[in-house]
Amino acid sequence: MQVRNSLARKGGRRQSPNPLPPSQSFDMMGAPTAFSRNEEIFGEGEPAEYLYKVKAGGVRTFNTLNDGRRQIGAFYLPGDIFGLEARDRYSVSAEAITRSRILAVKRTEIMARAADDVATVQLVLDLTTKELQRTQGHILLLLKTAQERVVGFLLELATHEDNHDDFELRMTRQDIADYLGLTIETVSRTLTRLESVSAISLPSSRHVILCNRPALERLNS
Amino acid sequence: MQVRNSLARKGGRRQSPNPLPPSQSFDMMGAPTAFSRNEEIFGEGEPAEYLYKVKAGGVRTFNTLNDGRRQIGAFYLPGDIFGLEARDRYSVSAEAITRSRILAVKRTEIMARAADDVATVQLVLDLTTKELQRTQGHILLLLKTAQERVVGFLLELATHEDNHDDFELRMTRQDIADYLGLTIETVSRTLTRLESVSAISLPSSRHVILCNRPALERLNS
DNA sequence: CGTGATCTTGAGGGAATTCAATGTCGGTGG
DNA sequence: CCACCGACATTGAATTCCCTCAAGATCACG
Repeated sequence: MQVRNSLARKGGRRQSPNPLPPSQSFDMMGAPTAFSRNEEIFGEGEPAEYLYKVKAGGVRTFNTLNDGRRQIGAFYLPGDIFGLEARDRYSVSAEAITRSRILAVKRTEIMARAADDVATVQLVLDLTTKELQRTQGHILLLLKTAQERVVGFLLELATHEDNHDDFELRMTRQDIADYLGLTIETVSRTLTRLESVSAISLPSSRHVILCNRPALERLNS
Repeated sequence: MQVRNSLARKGGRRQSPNPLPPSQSFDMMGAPTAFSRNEEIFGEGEPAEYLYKVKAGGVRTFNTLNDGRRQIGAFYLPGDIFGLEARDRYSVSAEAITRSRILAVKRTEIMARAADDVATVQLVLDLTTKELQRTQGHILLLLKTAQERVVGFLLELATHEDNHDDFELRMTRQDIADYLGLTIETVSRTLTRLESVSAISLPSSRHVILCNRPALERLNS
């Protein structure tokens, strides 16, 4: 069990002195907070006080099942927003996967503004809808074979990277395994096999090069 | 391949002569349309013109993977709303699992109203959030063993039934298998095993009685 | 250079699938 | 009425894919 150390407990965000104008993006509110690798941002079951935006680094959200297994629900990379909740408590935990800078916005502020500002609700709705799409895609991923899951994961990652075919994995094999519902051994073996058929190249364990897109697309179900 | 026969093609809903007052529920708009067993309500990729509410019967939404496998995303029972979409096209197909009566509401109407009515956006946001919760639960279900999935499914169904421990399955073994990411054989075997340990009773293949809740809860991970 | 964390590789086992056959049920027409 | 039919469900045997357990290999870091 790791020390719980949420942003709230770290002192939280300063509230803006004046309410912000409607339909403004979250970007300019407050300064990002720094989180170190594996540091907890919030824990499952805690009051959902903030909405977060990744400015740098990366975040994983996950559930811990009662048999100890961990299911990662999503990875959030720079630009992504996380912490959306239906209820007043977080249904997942969130941790930084690398040293990260993360912006927090008080949920009460947003919700208060949403109460009479259509644009704000629309914004939240938009975020929720995107999250829903992501989740549905995740379900489809979990039905496939190990190889298809890994390939699908790599292709999904690639769309978030600047250089679409050559990038560093920000997460461990364990993270990937917990996201895909596999074991680290299976993830490792699958990557090795993908390299052996020249679909990808692994200069180092975290450095992936997709060298044969068509082959990957073909393997992706 | 089955004949495509969406509601739109069946003539669609009459538009209300006057826009409805804000924050009104969807219930009173128009009359429900009847669908027969296995009839398509809309198809993946079609323009998302309507939002639907089940008045009677049941609906499945699903994706067809390119290798022919089918993943059922959700079952909707009376009172449930489906057809929520991020984009302007449906990302899933929907079919009636039994003879059903289904209410349709034009999406453009809702969205137009949402443009300046907070309550309407809030309502859509609420529905989307619920859907997101459901989807997240579905992911957790897919990580478990076959037995845990089946038990989880039964317990989930039970919460939607009037008589919580004695109900008819509205869907086939194939539907259940496609929802749980299993085969029909595994579903069948698992149900048989659950009966053999007296956790459930199966007077007929569609009639389930949960006779030992504590045992089921224990088996549910 | 040593240490721990992470990753890879191998061997064996188990859970779910695949393939195949049989059983059950509801409807339909003789 | 009942025999037949097709759809749906169950059961068994063999196989496959992934997991578990175990041993090394590699890497980062003090």
